[in-house]
Amino acid sequence: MDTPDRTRIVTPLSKYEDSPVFNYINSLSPIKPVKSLHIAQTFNTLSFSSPPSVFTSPHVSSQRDSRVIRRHFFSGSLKLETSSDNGLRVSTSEGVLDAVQVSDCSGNPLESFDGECLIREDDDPTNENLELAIELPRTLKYECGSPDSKVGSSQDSKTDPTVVVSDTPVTCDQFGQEVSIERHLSFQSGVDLHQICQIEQTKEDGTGCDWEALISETSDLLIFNSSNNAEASTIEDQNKLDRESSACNSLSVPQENTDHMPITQLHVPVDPCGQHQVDDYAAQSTGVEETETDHTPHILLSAFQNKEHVNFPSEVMDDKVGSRVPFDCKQRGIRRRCLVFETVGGRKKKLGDDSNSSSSASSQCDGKVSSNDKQLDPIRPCTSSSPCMIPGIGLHLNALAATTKDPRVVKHDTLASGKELISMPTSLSSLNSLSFEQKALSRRRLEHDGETEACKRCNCKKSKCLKLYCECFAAGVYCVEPCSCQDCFNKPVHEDTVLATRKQIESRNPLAFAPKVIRSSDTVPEIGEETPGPAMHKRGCNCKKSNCLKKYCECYQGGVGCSINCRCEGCKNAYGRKDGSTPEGEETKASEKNGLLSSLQTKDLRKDQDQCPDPDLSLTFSFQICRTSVQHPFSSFIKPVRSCPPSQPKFEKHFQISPDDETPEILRGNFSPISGIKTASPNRKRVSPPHSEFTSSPGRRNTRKLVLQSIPSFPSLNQHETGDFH
DNA sequence: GAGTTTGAAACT
DNA sequence: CAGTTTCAAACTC
Repeated sequence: MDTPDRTRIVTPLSKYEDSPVFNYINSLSPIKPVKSLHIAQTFNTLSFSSPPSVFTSPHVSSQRDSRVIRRHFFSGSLKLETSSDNGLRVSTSEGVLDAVQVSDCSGNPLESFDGECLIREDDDPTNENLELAIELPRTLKYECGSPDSKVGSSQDSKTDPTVVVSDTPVTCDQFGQEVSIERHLSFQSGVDLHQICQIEQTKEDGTGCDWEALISETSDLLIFNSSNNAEASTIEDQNKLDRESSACNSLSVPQENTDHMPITQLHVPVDPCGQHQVDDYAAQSTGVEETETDHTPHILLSAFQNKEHVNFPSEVMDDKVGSRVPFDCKQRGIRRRCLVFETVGGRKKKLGDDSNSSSSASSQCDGKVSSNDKQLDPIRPCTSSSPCMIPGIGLHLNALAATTKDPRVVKHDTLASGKELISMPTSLSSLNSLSFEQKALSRRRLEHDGETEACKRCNCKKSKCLKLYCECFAAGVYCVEPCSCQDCFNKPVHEDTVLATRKQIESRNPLAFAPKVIRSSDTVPEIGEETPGPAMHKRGCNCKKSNCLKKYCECYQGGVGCSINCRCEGCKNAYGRKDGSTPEGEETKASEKNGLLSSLQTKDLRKDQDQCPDPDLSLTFSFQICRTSVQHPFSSFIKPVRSCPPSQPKFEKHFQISPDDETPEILRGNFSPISGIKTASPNRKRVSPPHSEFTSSPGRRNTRKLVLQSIPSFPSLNQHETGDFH
């Protein structure tokens, strides 16, 4: 996609240079023209680079690259680990693609390009080339689909060989993870590949290092890389990198410094290119653009090191201790991971505590913590980010949907990354695709969702995990080990089936995979908090016997009060009755039904106004939303211990808000900003609202959406965000 | 862990 | 759209 543009640009340029006018100008100018700046990186096209735009942020592009890398990496890791399912999931919130690749990608795609063997492990002789060819298009699709990609230029990938280099150092050949990384590099450019090869050689030559530690770390780092493009971009744009690093250090580092420092040091020495290595880390962890890293290696280095420390510790702890995981920095990383995919999905599925989710979640939810395997598992928020998404995709689902997945944001992710996990590139609806891919990839935003999703697993026996009965499928994530399903088709191996089924379901209900709980503000209750902010179940519940006091009730399960949309009987929803806390509310329900939309709108407005008297509701909403997305991650950041609270909204996997047929007007039209903002991969990655669907409504204001999107999704200080917003 | 309850999803 | 069936999670024992 970008490629064509590029060629166009270049060509005209040459023409102009040759033109008499140009020559004349040159003669007049003391400055001598330099030709062919664009020269060589043939792979750039592959790398998705787009003509550099004034506004493009290098970060974004880098992220894209990272995404690609991740996929490969995952695939490689998966092969090694043999738990293809888990690995796939982990890798892709964005997408099924990843999963597929995993199964297929044992080979060396790089070879096809360069003729050089970047990949050491040749165990898989299978059609690597073919896969590679397939993958490229897919990746392109994802990128196109992901909002993130739009935001940033893809050029970075080309420009930064350094990034590539940096990645390689981190990886360890022994486990095959390296291979995947290298693959990523290969995509970037031939030059990069060469560098990589050199690096690998140096590695081989030398250095003994704690490979196990490195490997485990690497997996996380890679995952980390998968972070959302959007987040990364935002971070860089705001120069939050430093902040993050500092925050991470302050929070988690102290505890684990001693342990981790050595590890980090190991990496540095091993890598022939110290700087690059650092850059890579930074890029991976933060999604910082390559260009940035190049220019500011020192800064990034410091910041990055800090991050590394954080990450490593957590993982180390996981491996050694088992369950203990520092959530903060790691969580972030997880989150990003989801986001990246999302745009994955993949999400997958949710990240906030992603960090924890991957490690801690697995430990807590699954009860088992296998260090390496689990880490790779991230696709799912739980195991990593489960339905953290993804979803987005990462979500295969995400990919399809296509929303989020994001790329695997999810889709996971789903999501297409950005996907979500799911690398599923194509989503049925743009919305879905984004959410899923990102989600999948992302999807798994986890601030809120992350936790629950992280715990997600199914026990399907007859649905083959291809119906919404299946929580995993519904969440846009592949089933993983913890699942007890039978005849499960919700696996990367059956990507086609999953996607087809998803499409079918979406054809019936385009929002079938959208979050069921819509939140209009950031008042989402913290864990343990009983009163969630303005939020409602998209469709409402239909409880008859549970009084909406049990998790049978989707409203209750989602941590929201029942609304007018509910048809429940004897509602005693602890989060607030639909009528507004008056038992008689039900009576009004019928009457209100006719004016449901107006009522809802009024209701929401009231709520929001209470919180934010701002006359410009839409604006207020957006702001709140932004805060929500940001704050929660941050809060989770602060909270060391994560659990899978029942109160956690089970549904906010991919998007917080997804306008739906059933969705009240509030969420639509005038409130478009909210939807736009809230639309996010399960991982919390901000996903650009499904334009196709959202834009369809006349009342929508795209402008505001854009503004909101510009707000950094990455957790940051409220003040800071506020300032940005205003 | 098996069985029951429950309500969403799917089907008609 | 309403009624019924299917399904799997939630719950109970």
